[in-house]
Amino acid sequence: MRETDFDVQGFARDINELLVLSALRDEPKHGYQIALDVETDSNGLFRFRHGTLYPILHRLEDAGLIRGSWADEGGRRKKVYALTERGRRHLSGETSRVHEIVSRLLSLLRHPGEATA
Amino acid sequence: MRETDFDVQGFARDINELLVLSALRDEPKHGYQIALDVETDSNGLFRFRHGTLYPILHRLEDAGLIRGSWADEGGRRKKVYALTERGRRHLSGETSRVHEIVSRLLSLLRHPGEATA
DNA sequence: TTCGATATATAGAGAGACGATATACAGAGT
DNA sequence: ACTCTGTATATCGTCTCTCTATATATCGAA
Repeated sequence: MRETDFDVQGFARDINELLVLSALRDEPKHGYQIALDVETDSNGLFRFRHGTLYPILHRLEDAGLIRGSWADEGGRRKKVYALTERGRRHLSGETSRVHEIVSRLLSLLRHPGEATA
Repeated sequence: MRETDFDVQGFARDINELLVLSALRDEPKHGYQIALDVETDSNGLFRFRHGTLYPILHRLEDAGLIRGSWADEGGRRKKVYALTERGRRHLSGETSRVHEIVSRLLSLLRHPGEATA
């Protein structure tokens, strides 16, 4: 009985996407604010370069996990993103999945040879 | 006071490297055996395609974390890799680092807005 | 008026996993 | 004898994703 295996590349991508989604959990924000908040809240551990952030935002919007709407605030245009219901479920489900995977990973790294299933 | 930030891409790479190193913790193995063991021990969650495995092995050898030596066993040539002292330290240190990072990540994903430092 | 912060966006470079392909030997089945 | 599967190592091209650089534009402060 083989379970679905782990996608290493997708994992890195997922981490970034989840950081964005979680930043939007409590309130809608525009991209720049998301980057600022993630950096502040993680004490600089996690951060987004804008060349990384905006493609992620567009990807998440295309996937229907967030919804963006343009706002004009003092002549400065902002695209404010809100978490959709689907995005909220995704965040919750994927967070659990990440937790599960890293638990198994760390258990394997520390006790090789013992099946982690 | 800014700490060094997290390299998302490097994280995925590190996971694969650590899986290889941990497979070698108890005894030297050749590449094919490492792939088999990692897959078995993780119940199929983590696995290596050979197009992924061999470059990693060469990379780790270049970095001095493992040392390979050719062995001839019944006409079948195998390259047996052993963990170096440096590799052992790396495995131990990086495992702690991964643990630290995923703890902070999960804490952030579950409770956004609270500094995790 | 120049600099830095705010704000969004894309194109090009680089890194690394993955699938395909190649080589080669052993053992089992037909 | 032949073929297929498993063992065993290796590389190349493609794909995907991050990252750097660049571009555009507004605002406030020095």
